[in-house]
Amino acid sequence: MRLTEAEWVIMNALWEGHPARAREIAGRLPADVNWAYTTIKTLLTRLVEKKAVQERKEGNASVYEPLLSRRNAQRSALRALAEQAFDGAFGPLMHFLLEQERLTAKQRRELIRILENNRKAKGERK
Amino acid sequence: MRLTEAEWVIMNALWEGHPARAREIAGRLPADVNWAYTTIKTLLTRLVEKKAVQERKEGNASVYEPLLSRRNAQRSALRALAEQAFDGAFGPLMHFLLEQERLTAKQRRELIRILENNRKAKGERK
DNA sequence: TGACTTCTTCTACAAATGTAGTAGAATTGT
DNA sequence: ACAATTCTACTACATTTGTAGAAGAAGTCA
Repeated sequence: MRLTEAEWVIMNALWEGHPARAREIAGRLPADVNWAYTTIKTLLTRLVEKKAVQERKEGNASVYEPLLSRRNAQRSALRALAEQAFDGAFGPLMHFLLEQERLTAKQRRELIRILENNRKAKGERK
Repeated sequence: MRLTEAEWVIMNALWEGHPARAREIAGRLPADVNWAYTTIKTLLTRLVEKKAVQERKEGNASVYEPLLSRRNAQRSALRALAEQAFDGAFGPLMHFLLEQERLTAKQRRELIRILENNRKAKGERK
């Protein structure tokens, strides 16, 4: 599932809490996003069309619920990026991230911990 | 610098070897990309307009050279993704990657090594 | 029950993107 | 020198994306 930039903004707000109606979503958008209410509605309609969101009527108004989970959206986005910019593999992507990005000592320890756990989970011995 | 999907395809081919002329780039595109020669030219022109590529004349023909490095393009793409899908931080992104993606033991060791080095580079003591 | 307020559904429209065709200039092979 | 090939510069056009306005249906409050 492929989301556009504007759609990500809406989805992020929706994932924050749902079901939610357009008005609530509007209230959760980042401060620098000043969209007309109808813009939000348009985006929601498009998301419903592409089955990323489910719409349900409650009286006259619509209530929205994500069908696409954040994790899945993130996964797709990462796959697409790896595909397009890192020879289709996650290895180089992670490699790049770990080398390039400045991490705090704490973050680094945390990542190492994850890697170690990950290793144990796979039943690999020390 | 923001590249579109089609532009990434062109840039990937250009980064592979340059300077290069349109015809060479055409020859390096992934097998599943069957663009008309003029499509490639159009894309190259757009890339020149947005200063991601430099064009130089050699006789009648054009020779292209990247102005935007692959690393920088990758970095921008990752930043944009982190921004849009991971609360603007790399931490969660890496976390997600490390947790989600299946790595081979070798890859894991390699990543741990990078993390450790990284730590040393920062002059952090054990 | 009328005046607001709030929603919904449609329609609109410019800019960005993907993808190419045309026509004419330059190069090349014979 | 001419035909065939190859390039370039323009133009074109359908889709997708970002962003919203208009008009009418519903709900709400005095």
